[in-house]
Amino acid sequence: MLDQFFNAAEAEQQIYERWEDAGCFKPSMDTSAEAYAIVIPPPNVTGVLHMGHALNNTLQDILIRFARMQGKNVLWQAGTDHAGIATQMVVERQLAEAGSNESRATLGREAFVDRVWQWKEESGGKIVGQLKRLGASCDWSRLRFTMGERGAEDDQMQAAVRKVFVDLYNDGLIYRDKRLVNWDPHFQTAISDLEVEPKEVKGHYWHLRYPLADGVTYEHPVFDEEGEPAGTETRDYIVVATSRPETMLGDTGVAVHPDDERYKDLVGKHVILPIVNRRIPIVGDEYPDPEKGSGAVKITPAHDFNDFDVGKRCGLEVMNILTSIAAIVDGEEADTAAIPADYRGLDRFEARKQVVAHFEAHDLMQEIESLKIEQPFGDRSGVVIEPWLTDQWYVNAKELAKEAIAAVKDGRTRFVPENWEKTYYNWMEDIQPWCVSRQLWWGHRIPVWYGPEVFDGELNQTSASFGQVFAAETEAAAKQLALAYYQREAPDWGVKHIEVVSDWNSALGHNAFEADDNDTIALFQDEDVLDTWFSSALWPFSTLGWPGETEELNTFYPGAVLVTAFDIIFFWVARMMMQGLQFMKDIPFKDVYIHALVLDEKGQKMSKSKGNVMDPLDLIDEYGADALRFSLASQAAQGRNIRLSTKRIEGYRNFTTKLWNAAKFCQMNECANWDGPIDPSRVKEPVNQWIIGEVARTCDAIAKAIEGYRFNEASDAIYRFTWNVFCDWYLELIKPLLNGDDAEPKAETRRVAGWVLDEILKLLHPFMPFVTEELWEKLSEDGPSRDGFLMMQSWPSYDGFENAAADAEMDWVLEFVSEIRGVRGILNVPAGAKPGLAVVNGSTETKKRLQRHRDVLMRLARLDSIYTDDDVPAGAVSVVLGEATLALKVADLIDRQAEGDRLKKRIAGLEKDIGGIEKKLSNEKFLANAPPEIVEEQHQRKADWSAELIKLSDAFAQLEQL
RNA sequence: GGUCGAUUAGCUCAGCGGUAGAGCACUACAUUGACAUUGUAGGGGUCACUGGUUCGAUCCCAGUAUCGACCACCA
Repeated sequence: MLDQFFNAAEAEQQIYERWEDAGCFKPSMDTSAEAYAIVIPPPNVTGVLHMGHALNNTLQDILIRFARMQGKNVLWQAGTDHAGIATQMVVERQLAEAGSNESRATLGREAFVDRVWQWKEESGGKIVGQLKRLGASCDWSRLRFTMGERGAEDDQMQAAVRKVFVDLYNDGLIYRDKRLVNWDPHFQTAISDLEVEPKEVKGHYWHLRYPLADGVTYEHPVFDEEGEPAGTETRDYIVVATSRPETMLGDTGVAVHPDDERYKDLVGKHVILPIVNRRIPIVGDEYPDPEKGSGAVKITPAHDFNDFDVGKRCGLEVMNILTSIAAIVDGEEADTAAIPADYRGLDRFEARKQVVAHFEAHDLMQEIESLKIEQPFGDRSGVVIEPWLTDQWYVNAKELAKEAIAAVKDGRTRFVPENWEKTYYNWMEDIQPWCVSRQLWWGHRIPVWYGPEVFDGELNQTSASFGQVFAAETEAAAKQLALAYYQREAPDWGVKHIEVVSDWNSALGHNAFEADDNDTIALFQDEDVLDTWFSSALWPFSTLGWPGETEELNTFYPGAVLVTAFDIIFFWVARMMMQGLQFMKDIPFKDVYIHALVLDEKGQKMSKSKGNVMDPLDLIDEYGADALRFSLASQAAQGRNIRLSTKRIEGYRNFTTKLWNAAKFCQMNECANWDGPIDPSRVKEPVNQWIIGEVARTCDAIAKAIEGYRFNEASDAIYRFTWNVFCDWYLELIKPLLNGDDAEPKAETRRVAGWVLDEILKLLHPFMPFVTEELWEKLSEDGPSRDGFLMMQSWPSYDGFENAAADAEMDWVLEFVSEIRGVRGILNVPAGAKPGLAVVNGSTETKKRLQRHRDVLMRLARLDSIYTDDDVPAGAVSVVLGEATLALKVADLIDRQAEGDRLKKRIAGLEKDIGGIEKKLSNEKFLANAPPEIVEEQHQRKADWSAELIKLSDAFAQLEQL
């Protein structure tokens, strides 16, 4: 016998292990079956499961389990992501916290990367274990990692990344460029636009006076207190505003709009830049907006994206004044910029204070404005990002985007919900070059080796130029390329060997070529690694064995659907589209289902700093994985975020208990279906015929909803059927049959009830895999053993299982009971009281139904007797059911006042409704334009309501006479 | 500034061109009955506002207001 409750904590782990041991998660590789594949959005390998993962993987698991039960050849490709910056950050922090003297710098690259691998191995299994606790039925035997395997020669995942890079390079779609990047001074790496988070912070605009050179002055308009023009004043300076005053050290010009009357004549003149005392030009450019600020803009081409463009147009110098940690430069660059000694090496914020102080001290500060300003922050480091001029590798995203846009436009890939397509287009159509190099150590090293450049057969030794690029998938291939190159381009050198050295400095020494006997050229590999998303972009095919040609690749590419949240449409989805189309010549997935974000109860994003994080594992411990999953699925309506509350999860935990107890009831009553499929045409009892049809309808609704990614509708359908139809009605309705002595209906009912329970387990399984599997197994203990796991059962299909006559009859029974219960409630008839009931004016059909369901009606409506009569007995309470009046004989039990109120209220309601319909039916336009079935419906409704009105009015009149 | 979304019961949210729904909360009643992690019943809504289309609008369209998200910009 089943226990009182489902013990999730005990059962879940065991069940999961049995599934996995039995190989249930592996694809059938049945070639006759339709292939269905989903690649998991790989979580950070060292991360922990959060609510977003829980939702994301619950939805995928529902799709996967559903497809598996449908007999498809199903692969849920599992894997984890190396998460470059995030993981490197964690390990660096660990080193710092360990308190030893070790740091990234002291360890050096190799040892540090080793540490990260070590950390990956220690913690990398954790998230996988957590996904298992959620019930995710991924094929773990195919687990992949974006970085491949540690130290493995010829690792396929790494080979995929290198091949993509090299192929794109050879096609001119990857190139090296010197331009401003978003520089993260904390990690000392470039980051992509997407990794920059603009945040509003308190700041200032400092309005600075730059003195005009050569004694120039101009007339600047002034305004009085009311803002009215009040003539002009003569100025020997020009005012510019900035939120980053320290950048003035790198100013190489001041721009004004060429049509700006105030400054027109100043174009071509110069200012003397304070502090550094450099003479810089005033230029005319369209960029400054005369309406904003003073209308004059300081131009710092090396440290501002807009200024960079202005500088380019106006031929201004680009003068770098910041180091990689965003301190003011020292040495050669500082000399060039004429930076005074007391600024050199200063942190940017210290320098800011000092600059401000200088301006104030020298009467050069026009105004300090305090306001909120938007500043760019690194999403991982949390420090202010500086635009910085560096050499980086870029992917020509614009070119790759063309096909990726086309694939969505022509419907090869479809977004669900559709409106995300627009977001995708908006971004794709204005896509910027993708900076893919990162100055990190943890990641795929860029497969590029540099050698000395050759000009006219001569080695270019000026500034030690190593501009010759050899992009190759292996070091050996790079060497080959280089050898061929130098022998071809510089035959005089007599190069015979290529050597790879660790860095630029060693290469410089090797390639000195001072002695004629040097026949070796040294190359060194690019120090940088690739953006994590570069490898993630290949995920749909790299995980399946590409660049090899594998059976899995042939079978499972493209995938059926990608399930993800909108926040990585740009990071990931768009890039998978681009790379998939480029390298597989086909879309990576047919559908992209974009689900909601999971927020806390108040609609806030969960974050550690807010302290409102809900840990899915805690919730699983408390309520069971099934309850959490169901809660997430039931709220996964398209286009809205999920506010998660424990109340709701608790409710679905109760649902598992309800199901469990229903199963226990079936077990106690020997309700089981050991005889396989049921033949509805041989089922005789209306209640059984009806419930079979309800199962069929529910199954259909669930399947349609899942196929349309309407998870909330699907979970709703199975919930309602299980609780409100099966438990609340069916089990109550069959109790008399089960307790009765009539052998044949009893046997039929036992079998049908058992069958329905089995079907519920199947239909519910994708949502609540654990409790359903547990029940499937526990219930099997009483009978012949069943054919394997529930999760491997076929998704049911019911054709011709519905029975309209049974439905009509049972609807009548349900309404009968509901009406009587309702009137009892309103009139406060004590639950223990069992009045008699007269059925007046019942048709033959009604009388038959009364006969068949007498026991059930008396039981559920709590009646003492049911009989037919010609008139409503005096003092009885009338309820209208179809053509009949149900007269509850409760005269001495009820509150007459309450009954009068009830009737009045109902009568008034009916009169109002009938009035509305009459108005409609007298409207000729309605009759002319509305579809006939609607008109007919209105007529029918009017007739029904009018009949009821008459009966209730009679009843009211009678009550008054008493 | 651009784009997208939201506004429905006390709360959280579904839904829909033809009688307004769920869960939770609330109220009353029930207790050794599969289940109190329960059952039965009930109260509660001008579907943000203003126009338009329509025989009919909570639903479609336009506008307004409020809230939110994303993108861009910010001297």
